[in-house]
Amino acid sequence: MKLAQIWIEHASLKLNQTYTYLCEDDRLKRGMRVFVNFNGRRLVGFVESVENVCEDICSLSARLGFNVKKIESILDQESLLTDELHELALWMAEETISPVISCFQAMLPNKIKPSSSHQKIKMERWVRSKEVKDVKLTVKQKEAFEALKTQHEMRLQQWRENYKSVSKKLEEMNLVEQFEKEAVYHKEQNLILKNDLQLTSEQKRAKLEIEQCTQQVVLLHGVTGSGKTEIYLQMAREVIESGRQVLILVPEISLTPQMVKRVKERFGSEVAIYHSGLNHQEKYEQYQLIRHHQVSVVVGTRSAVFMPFTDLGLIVMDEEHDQSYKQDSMPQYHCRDVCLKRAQYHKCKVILGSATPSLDSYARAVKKVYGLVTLSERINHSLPKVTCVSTKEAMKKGQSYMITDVLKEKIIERWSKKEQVILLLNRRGYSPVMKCADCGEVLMCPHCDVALSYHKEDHCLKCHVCGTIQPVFRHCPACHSSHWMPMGFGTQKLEEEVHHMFPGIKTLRMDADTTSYKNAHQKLLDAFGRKEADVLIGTQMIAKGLDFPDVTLVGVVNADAGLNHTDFRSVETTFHLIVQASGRSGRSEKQGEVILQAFDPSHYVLKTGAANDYLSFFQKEMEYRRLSSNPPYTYLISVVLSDANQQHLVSESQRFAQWLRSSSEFKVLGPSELYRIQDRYRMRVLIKGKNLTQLKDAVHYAVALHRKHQLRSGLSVDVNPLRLD
DNA sequence: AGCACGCCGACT
DNA sequence: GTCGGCGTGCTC
Repeated sequence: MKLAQIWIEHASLKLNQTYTYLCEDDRLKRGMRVFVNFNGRRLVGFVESVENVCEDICSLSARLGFNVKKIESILDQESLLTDELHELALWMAEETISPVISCFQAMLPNKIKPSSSHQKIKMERWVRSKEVKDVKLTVKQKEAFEALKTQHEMRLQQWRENYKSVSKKLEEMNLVEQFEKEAVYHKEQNLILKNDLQLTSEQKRAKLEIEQCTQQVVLLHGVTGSGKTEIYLQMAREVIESGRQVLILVPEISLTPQMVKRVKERFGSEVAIYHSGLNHQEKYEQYQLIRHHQVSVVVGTRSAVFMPFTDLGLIVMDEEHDQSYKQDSMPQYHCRDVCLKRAQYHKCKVILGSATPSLDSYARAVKKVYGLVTLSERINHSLPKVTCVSTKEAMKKGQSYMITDVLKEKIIERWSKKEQVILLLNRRGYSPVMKCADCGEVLMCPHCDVALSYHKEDHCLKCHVCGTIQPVFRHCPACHSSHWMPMGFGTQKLEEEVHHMFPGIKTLRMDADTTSYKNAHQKLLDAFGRKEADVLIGTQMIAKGLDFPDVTLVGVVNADAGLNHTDFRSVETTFHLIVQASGRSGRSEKQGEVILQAFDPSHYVLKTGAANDYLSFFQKEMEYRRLSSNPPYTYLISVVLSDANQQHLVSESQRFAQWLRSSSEFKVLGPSELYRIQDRYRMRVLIKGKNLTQLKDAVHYAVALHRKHQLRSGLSVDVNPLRLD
């Protein structure tokens, strides 16, 4: 008999422990999924450990003090994870203060994750020849049999088709046997491989510096277009040739198709692509390819960091500042932290690349925790010319509040030259609020404390938090006034304004509303690339890695819209957005231009952003962070409690905060009220301190008490939160 | 998390 | 009198 410790599929901090089950099957191993009966329900569990016992079920139950149940069945033939990955999951749960099972679920592709919602693995019928001694066969039969023998195995369908006349007969004669095998659908592409490019002297210097760097982690700070990718590729080549594996991480594959293309052109069938756009079957196949060493390079998004590498030689994290590297749901891990952990295990280098590094990373580089390598020259072209325009001044002069006269003239100029324009506005929908001009009534989501956005296209009101859709009223629901109108503007209204201002102009709009279907990103970008539109209007998703040679003007319509006082990182995010968006302009030999429209252009983020002056921005912003003792000078942990009952929530949040206040080594802020989401009230307790381990210990302790006292509120912990909203 | 058990209000 | 609301407790 085996006694096993099992993690239950329910991802809740309240059930974050192993449960003990018995198993009669000797094949049970750590890392397998099992079916167990848990509180009268059939659930999937994940095996943490197995030990031998010789007691019977009754004496065991008596000794342990609870009724031990038997495992119903085992789902897997072999352990799903390597020891490294299993330990990584436990480490991640501890680091992010999240349920262990949620870490296993995050690591494994959907097809094999420990959850009842996991999908079935697709199987196919195959045939192979049996060992036989001299049987008499006709010529045709012999031919078919020999063919199968030399190929070892064949798809049943193919076998029957190719040897229509004899295949059935041979099967009847018991010379071939059928078996099942996992279906493989991935299509081999015939690519023309390209050779490495000649590095410029600056690139060569940078590559050498990375190689000779004593630190394990190197921050590669290179302006857009300075050729970071070529350095990654050539370093990857050397690693592959030495027989080791390479992981290249990108923020979002659909937005950076160039990177995938270049890696594929360089390494061909050695490459696996792993990202959220793949369906479950495709993901599973890529996972298996890596697991069985059939590829040596993986290009992927955040979750690719969990691929089952056995001998990793290099990790590249491109655009390391990008916020999508942090998962915003249950294990709220940062991909960068997982990278560093895996790199330690595999003893390999990590390159963090960006034109606008995160303050956290750059601060570490300054402190020599990371190595720092800088590329300051653009390879083929000069940087675009950036102009700031004050929308406040423009509005005083009676200009359009969306597109100022300066931007308007530049668009006309580029349009007449048949060059392309990108307009960035970080707000989707038609307008963010419906408001009554008479009584001031604003229409709110019935389930969340946020205003509903007006979507003119679908003629409805949408909640951007929970997705609720409501019909539009003609009059103010409070005072029945007819001055009931949309206020502010989003991409839909901007597009309307562009058509109104420039009759006959062709536009494409790219935001969450136009990219919901599969491969929508690619289709929109391809259309723009074929010059089917003069102007591309979009949210921040168009600020990342796009590379269109004919784009010579980028307009950031509302550059300071993201600056709010509630989030200390909003200035940094705005800086990234401005510089990344500017980098889309003038990428070929044509001189590019950027117009930044802002309500207050005197803000330092606009000045340094316009000048593409990272260092000045870094110094200034770090000073503010120091004065407000915010990261990177301190660490933060955010604990959000939620409950449908507000009174309950308030009292439980206060108790929770009190448990944390036991130490004077760190500050406990709150509980403070957050806006309601999906009918649940939320409160946040924030802790801030210099020692992250201490903070984590305190939260672990308070979470344990929350559980012990059986508080009913939901708990969600975010260690090193990137956003506070 | 998800479910059974149990105690009080508004119905046939 | 019962149906069903959701507060409470438990899960190897």
